[in-house]
Amino acid sequence: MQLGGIDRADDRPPYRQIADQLRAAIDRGDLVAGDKLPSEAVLIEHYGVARMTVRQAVQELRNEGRVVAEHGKGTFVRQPVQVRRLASERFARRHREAGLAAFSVEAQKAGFTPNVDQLEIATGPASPEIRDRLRLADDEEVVSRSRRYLADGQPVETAVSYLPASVAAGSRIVEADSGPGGIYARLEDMGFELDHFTEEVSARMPTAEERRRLQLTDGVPVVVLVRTAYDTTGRPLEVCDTLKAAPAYVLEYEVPAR
Amino acid sequence: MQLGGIDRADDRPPYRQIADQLRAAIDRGDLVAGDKLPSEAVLIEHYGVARMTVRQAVQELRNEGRVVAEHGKGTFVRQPVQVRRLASERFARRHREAGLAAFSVEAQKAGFTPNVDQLEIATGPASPEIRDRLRLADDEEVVSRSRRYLADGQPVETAVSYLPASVAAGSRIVEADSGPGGIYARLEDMGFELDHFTEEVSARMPTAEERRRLQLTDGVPVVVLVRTAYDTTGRPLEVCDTLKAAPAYVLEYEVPAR
DNA sequence: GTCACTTAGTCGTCTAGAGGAGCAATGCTG
DNA sequence: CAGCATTGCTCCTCTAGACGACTAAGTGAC
Repeated sequence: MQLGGIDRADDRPPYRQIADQLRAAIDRGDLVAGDKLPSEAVLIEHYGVARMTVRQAVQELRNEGRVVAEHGKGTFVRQPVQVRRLASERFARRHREAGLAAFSVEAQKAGFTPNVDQLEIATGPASPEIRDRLRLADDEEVVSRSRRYLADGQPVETAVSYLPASVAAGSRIVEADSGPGGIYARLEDMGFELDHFTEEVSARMPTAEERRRLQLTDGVPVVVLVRTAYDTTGRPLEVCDTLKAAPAYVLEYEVPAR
Repeated sequence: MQLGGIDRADDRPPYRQIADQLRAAIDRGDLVAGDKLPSEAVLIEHYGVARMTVRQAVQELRNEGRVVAEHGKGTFVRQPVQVRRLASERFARRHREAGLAAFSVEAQKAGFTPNVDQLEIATGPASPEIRDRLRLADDEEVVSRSRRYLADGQPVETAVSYLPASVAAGSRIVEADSGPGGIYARLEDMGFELDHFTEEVSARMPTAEERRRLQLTDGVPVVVLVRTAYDTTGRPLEVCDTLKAAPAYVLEYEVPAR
């Protein structure tokens, strides 16, 4: 495993540099689920810092839920969150009523002044994770489209969508700046037959960057919504990851006929 | 504000005793949102411990999201999470398809062996919070019903329902041990006309007790589902708080007709 | 072979300091 | 009176140790 050193010129404190390097090692795949982190003694030796500094770095990763320490044994990379995936009794399968209303409509209903900013669109090679989720060939590129939703100027949600370049190509999807409803309408206009969606709801601690974008303070988790849209052949057309500030949303629904 | 001391006979380490006392002060209302915690220097003096011990205690509360430290100013009790409540574009309003399927049905579909344990039912005076949510008179009692759901022996969800004693009285609700579907069917049998539900989804860090019941490790948030059932006159008949381990649930739904 | 003991390695908790940086109020200077 | 410097309080970061408790592996006695 590759770990760098402490850069005294860096404005980040040493404990954060160490945490970032360990986190990067996990993200790179140098350390995978179940692997043991270097022990405190090894990290002290490697970085030339005191024990508390190393412990503070590891504590960061523990707070983020990425590693778990076991007394007398070591500190281990945790299984990714998808370990238990269980359909809930209350959300198993449902219809949409009237298509996908835009964020702005719902926000106005709730009495907020809605806004969207930080619209970014990029085309490039897919990360292994996205390639897997979209079932892409190794060399196929993806178009990513990220945006941030605000209510009364306060950021409440960020979302990023990925589409295979072959699906997005030639469309006006890159110009879309209204919620996901816009994308799906355009896909259908282009002849793609949307069949069903899957959504996975979970929660986790945000990264520093995510905390910044949603203007969250420390210690607050985010609700994560992972949506995939499939066509009638079962091919994924789009994946969309949404992060919501902790009080995420309110549902209201009728009692079903018996 | 009342703070005790360190009990060396206590098996909890000092930093945890301090954290518990600070947490209790917040829960009691001795410290409310916006209040400043005693400074590190004051806590060191009061408890007679070293600086790192006090910091470790406060760090616990920060990790739980209960307080926030501001450099140069102090550490402050945070606002409760319900600050922003915003309807989402994707969950605004929906129907149920076929009533409320029991946890066990969905769990079996997902390939798990379901189980329910720790069924507890109690009647007593309502907390101010529950009184407010059920719109009860000051002296009206509530029936609470808590249970824990397991999949393959692993706890995945806890839930606690509250009903006004007048609604629960004389019913067999206290015997109900099958998911909420059972309760709602019984309420309708008794002549109550359910009209609609609201659900609020959020996430937060669990308390130590919640972590124990769901067998979670540190650093993992829980998804919180707060549901209220209303009758046709708009009166709340039941509130139900559900905690789910972080990978909470998976949805699947058809594309709506256009 | 089994059991008990020892030992090395690990993380948990704590002490007693140090200097630094952000913040707010005070008091001084022009 | 306005602006600036000082001061005190706060939390942030780090050092260099200490002892304890837990785990797993090796060792020896029976």
